Order: sequence, then C-alpha cells, then structure tokens
Amino acid sequence: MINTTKVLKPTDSELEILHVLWQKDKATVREVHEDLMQTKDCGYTTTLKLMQIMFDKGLVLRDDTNRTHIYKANVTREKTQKQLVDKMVRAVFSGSHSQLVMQALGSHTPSKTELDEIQHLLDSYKK
Amino acid sequence: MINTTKVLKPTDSELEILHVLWQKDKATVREVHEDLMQTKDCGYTTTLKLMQIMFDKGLVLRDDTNRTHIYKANVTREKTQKQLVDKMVRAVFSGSHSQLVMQALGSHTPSKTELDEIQHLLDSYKK
DNA sequence: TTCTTTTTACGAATACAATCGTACATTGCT
DNA sequence: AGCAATGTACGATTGTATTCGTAAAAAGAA
Repeated sequence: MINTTKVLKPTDSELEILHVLWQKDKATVREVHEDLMQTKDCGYTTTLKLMQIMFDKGLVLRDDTNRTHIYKANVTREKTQKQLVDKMVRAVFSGSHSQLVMQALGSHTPSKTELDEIQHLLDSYKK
Repeated sequence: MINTTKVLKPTDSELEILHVLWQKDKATVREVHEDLMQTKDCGYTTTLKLMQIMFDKGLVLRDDTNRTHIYKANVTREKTQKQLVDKMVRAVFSGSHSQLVMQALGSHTPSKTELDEIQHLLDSYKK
C-alpha cells in the first residue's frame, strides 16, 4: 500500500498563487497572473509553469474541458497555514507554540478587535 | 559606499547550527556536528562547509587563532526569530500578526504557565 | 483564408541549498 | 622519524525553485 497522504508544502511563489485562488475560488492562469502583477513582476509563462507544477504536485485542481483551463486550490488556507506554522514552530522555536505566540504578539500591537479575539480564545483554555 | 546592512536570512540547516551555537555560546565544528548528529545524519564536512558558508555570510564569527576554529553566532536568537516570523506573517497571513497568533494558539493547548505569560502580555496592551 | 492573439506544453538556464569526496596541513602518538 | 587522527579548504554533484524562450494548437479578427 502506497502512502498517498504526502504533505504538500507550497513554496513562496506557490503560496502567492494560492492566495489568489483562495480569494477568487476559481481562476484562469491569465486572471491569476494579472493579479500577481500588482505586486510582483514576471512573465506570463512563469505563472503558467508554476501553476502546471502545482497541478502535478496536487496543490491545485483544474478543469481542462475548454482550451483555457480553470484552476482551483486543492488545499485549504487553514490547513496550509497550520502546516507552515507548525514547521516554523519546530524549526525556529524548538517546538514551543507559545514562544511563537509571544514573539508574534510582542512585535506588533494588536487592535482592540484583535485583542478581544485573542482574549476569547485564551479564555476558552482557562476552563 | 556599499550597503553592509543586508538582511541575513538563515536557511533551515543554518538555523539548526545557530540553535547549537545559541545554546553553547561558543563551539568548534566538531562540537556542533556531534550535537547535530543526535537529530540528523550527515558527514562532518557537511557541517564544516555549512559553517564556512555561514561565516562568509556573516551569520557567525570565528576565532581562527588556533588550528581548530571557534565559532560564535553573530545574530541573536531574538532578532532571527522576529525576522522569520515577520516573513511568515507577510507570506502566509497577508501581514496580519494576530491571525498568526490565533493560528498558533488554536492548534496547540498552552500550559498554565504559558497561558499566564500570554495573558500578561495581552494585559499590557489593554491599557 | 490569412494574420494576429491567446493559450498550453515543455525544455533550458540560473540560482541556491545541501551533501560529499579529496587534498593538504597540523597535531599527537609510538 | 613515521603514521594515524583531526581539521580546514574547496571543488563537484545533486536536488529544487524560479524564470524565460520557443513551438504548436486553437480562437478570433480582417
């Protein structure tokens, strides 16, 4: 039996594309590329190639019924974030989640709303 | 005038070495290697080469007075952690620190002590 | 139909991280 | 002195991420 549940860790560029797909739900290469161009500068075929690689890896799905393929993320924002945070906790904070929390909290003042959200989560642990 | 204040982002392997150096303060390649071998498997020259690269990058300092060089971290744990967390916040959480906090907090139950630490930091923001 | 545009597919170049092998110098032991 | 062990330097290899150029097919415009 082959293990097919291999972890799919997106690279930095792949993450940029996933952000667009998470936001748009479905999109063509052209649409993703136009969006990316707002913040980064690269050729159309670069975006295309990346999305093809992501398809090979299983990071995205695509509908190739028509000539212009429609792409869709095949990993959720939440799972991906959790996966990358866990990796960072292990590599940078020797496995201590709360050390990361302290660092992230300490380097940026949260707004009132954010403060409340975090407090609420904290309270749920206190019981 | 050359800009010498370039950001030094350690790679995963370099980070492993930095952890050892942060813990030991000063160490030889041999000492770092022995330590690393507890968790990873690679040859001595691999560790040596990595530490030489880190020296070239300015990530570590070394005393080469004697044949056996003594290495020392040239970046602090705190600055490095902050730098990597900031990068992750940008790449994975679109710049929202509190989103990262929520994710890190939500995926792992903190101990009583950790809870108190976080609460204390939170309280300092509430005023 | 003919020319241009759009799109996919794919090979190639470049850059960097990580690993190792080998050469050579120094140290210490017999 | 002779030899093994230890250490540094450095080139070579491998793998992966990123980027781009080019070819070919399909679609659309003139």
